[in-house]
Parts: sequence; structure tokens; C-alpha cells
Amino acid sequence: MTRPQAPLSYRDIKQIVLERIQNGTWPPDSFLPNEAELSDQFSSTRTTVNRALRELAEEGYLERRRKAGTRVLAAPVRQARFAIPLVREEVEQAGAAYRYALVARRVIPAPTWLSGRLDLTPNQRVLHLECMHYADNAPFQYEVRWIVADTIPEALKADFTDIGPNEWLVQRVPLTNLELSFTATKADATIAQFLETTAGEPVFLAERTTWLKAAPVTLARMYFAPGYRMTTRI
Amino acid sequence: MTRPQAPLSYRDIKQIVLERIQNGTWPPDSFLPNEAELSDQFSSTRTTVNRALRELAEEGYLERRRKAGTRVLAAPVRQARFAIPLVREEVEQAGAAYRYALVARRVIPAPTWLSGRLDLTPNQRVLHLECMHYADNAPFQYEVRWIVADTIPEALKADFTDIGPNEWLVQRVPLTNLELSFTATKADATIAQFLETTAGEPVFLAERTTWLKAAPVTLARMYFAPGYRMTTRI
DNA sequence: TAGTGGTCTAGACCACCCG
DNA sequence: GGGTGGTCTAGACCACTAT
Repeated sequence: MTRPQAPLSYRDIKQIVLERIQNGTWPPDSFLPNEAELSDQFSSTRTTVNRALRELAEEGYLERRRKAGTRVLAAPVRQARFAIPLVREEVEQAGAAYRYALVARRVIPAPTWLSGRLDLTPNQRVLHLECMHYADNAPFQYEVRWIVADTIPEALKADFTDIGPNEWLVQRVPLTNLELSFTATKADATIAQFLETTAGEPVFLAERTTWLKAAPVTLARMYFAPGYRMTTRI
Repeated sequence: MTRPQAPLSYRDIKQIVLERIQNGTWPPDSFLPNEAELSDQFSSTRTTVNRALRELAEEGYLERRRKAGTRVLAAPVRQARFAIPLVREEVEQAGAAYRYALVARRVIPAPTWLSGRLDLTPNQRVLHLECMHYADNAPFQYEVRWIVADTIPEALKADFTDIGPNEWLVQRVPLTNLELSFTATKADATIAQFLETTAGEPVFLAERTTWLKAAPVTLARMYFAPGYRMTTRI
């Protein structure tokens, strides 16, 4: 005896489809029925089925192509999403007190390696900053940053004694392109001093380059104190 | 003189909204008009506006709450998405030849630290594997892995000489929960030997823990050869 | 309680692209 | 050429929550 069903939501449908992928009803590389047929099966509309399948595709479980149909991916392209928080928020969220300090600030002609990196003309002026971020007064992050003066002239007037350049930039420079990379590196004498560790120790380095449309804005190197982990859950 | 407009797509609307945020029409912390009003402005339907705003919210630009409305976020929570490829794919995509080698394989009672980590009962059996992944015959990644025998009994019968445990698992164990973390660590003698570097050198370590529903499946430590960078663009 | 976003329906036209 | 997903419309009911 069947009862009248409450209509399935797109979330329900996502769940059902995921289960069918898991239990082998739709094995890897196989094709799902088309949206029209699925809407029939689920007593739903194509719009709702579409949203479910679209999201599953975006999450890396399915591949959809017009005319070809919807295929189950063999090795789901799992994706990790990392929030890119401000250091302040990262520290405060860990329940620690955040403190910021400007270590050095000077305007210099861009060194050649930086010109190459950001596609600057030779000797274009950049603002060079060094900063420290503390969590409960323990070193958390040592930041070295170059800001292209021509792209962000206001930066030359900011003194960055109270607010870090990242927070400053985020508030003023709206939407930029961004490249992030992570690597492990060896602390040199300076880094070691600021992070209160020993030269040669491994440190986690995040490097961030941003552009405003095509104009280079800044390159930042963020060295994290030993023990730092970047973690995500899916 | 105005012309009849082609209807705006949700992509057009996203673009327009982003521009208005950038140029200060809707400054940070301000509220957008509600969906009904925006659909009027754009000569569109609420459905279309809803999709545009929903996606912008998901991308971290807006915050939406029923009754309260849609607010522009002061510091857009930028997110990075990293694909989590199979090592094989990562190597091949870089245009190098991939080679895999099994280094060690044994069944052991779980060491206490692992029992704690994966919430195992004392001495539960695990399959312990060590593997090497090469790119053009240069060391690329040294992998150390523990697989919980009770969760994946078939793993005890697999010999892992031709195919790495990650590929093997991905093909058999469907959809798992996953925790990923990244850190910098110091190569010990073993790691250094496999990665053809010197003990004490910094290496990039990715640690991956997976569960099948609530059952722990595996813990993997992947040590990357010096110079490795994980990069993403937004 | 009333206003806002969240979602579903039913239908339509269209872009893409496989065969 | 024709089948598939991509998207838009017009309308409706509902869930949440600020006030």
C-alpha cells in the first residue's frame, strides 16, 4: 500500500542520485536517464531535477553535456574549498587574541625578479612592507608584501601601523583576480627570528598574487609559524 | 532612443550586481533591493534574479537571510577551490611520465597513535603501505598509508604492486567523508632517501583521512619532493 | 505578524553537439 | 537532424525570522 508522497525537493533528489551512484545502480561511466525521464520517475519537474543534477555536476560527481547526456564520473573530481580568511579572523576564530605589528615600510624601485613576476616596467615603484601577526602574543605569521604604487597610489599614503595591508586592501580594492600557492620552505635567519624558531626549520609558505583586472596589485608571502596546518573537510 | 532589450540572463544580472558593488552603488554592509524589485528593474523574473543572487552569495559576495534581505559583505569571504587529483593525473597533466612503485606492504595491529587518530579499538588490524610515485623517474611523492582492515576487508587481498592504494580505493570505495590538511615538515632519513634529498630539508606534507559514513577507512601521508607547489587561481 | 528569500510547478524556447 | 541540457517565464506556496 503506497501513500501519496510529499513532493521531492532538489535536495532529496541529489541524495537519491548519490545513493544510486554509490550502490551501483548507475556505475561509473554510465549515463543517467535524461532529465525528462527522471522528472517522471521522481514525480517532479524538469526544473527541479535540473537543479539537483547541476549541483552534483558542480560538486564533481557528474559530467553533463548537451545531447550526450549526464554521465557518472569514474573518479569523482573531488574538490576542496578553502576559505581565505583575514589573518585576524583566523586567529580570533581559534580563540586567541590577535595583534598586528608593522615591522618595516619603504618605497623602493621594484627589484628585477619582482618586475618579472608581476610584469612591471623596470624600476617601477613599489611599496615594500614587512608585518607580523601574533596570536596570544606568540608569532603566528610573518608577512612580506610588495604593493605596486601605480596600481594603488593611495597605498603610499597609508601608514599600515594599525591595520595590516591585507585588511586595508580588501576594504579598498574591490574585486581582484588572485593566484594562491602553497609550499614548504626553509626559514632564513630573518624569518626564523620573527617566528621565534631556528634558521633552517621548515615553514609553511602561502604566496598570494592579486590583480585588478590586468593590473598587478600585490605579491604577498606569508610565512606561518612552525606547527601551522591548513585543514579542510569535505 | 532606447531599443527593445534582449532579456537579461542570470549571468548578466550577476555581472551587473558585481559592478554595482564595485562602483559603490551598493557599498559594503548595505542591503540590495529585494528580489521582486530587482526583477522589475531588470525586466526579469524573480526566479532569474534569485539564481543570480544565490550564486553570488555562494561565491561569498553577498549574505542572504529571509526577511532581513540581501546584504553586501564587507570583506568578501573569498574561497579557493582545489581539485584533488590522483597523483597519476597530476603527474601526467604536467606532461611527465608517471611511474608507481610499492615499497612496503604489511598487515599490523594499529599503533596506539593511529587508534586514537581514527578511533579504532586497540590492536585493530590495519594494512600498512609505503609507495613511491615518480614523474619522469624523478621522485614526486612518497606515500605512507594505513588502511583499516575491518572497514575495507578486500584491501587485504589486493597486492598494490601495479596500482596505488589511492586509485584502488577511489575505484572501489564510493563516496567518503574526507579531511585534508597541509603542512610543512622536516624530511627524516627515510623520507629523504626516497625523495632523494637531505634529511632535515623541508617537505610539503598532505595528510588525508577518509571515512565511509562513520567508519574510518584510511589515513594517508603524502610527502612531496622539494619544490612542490600547490597552486590555484580564482 | 508581515516581509523576505527558498523552492516547486508547468510550460516554453533555445544552444549545443553527437551521430 | 534531433535529442539533450541550459535557461527563462509566470505564478504559487512556504519557511524563516526580524520586528
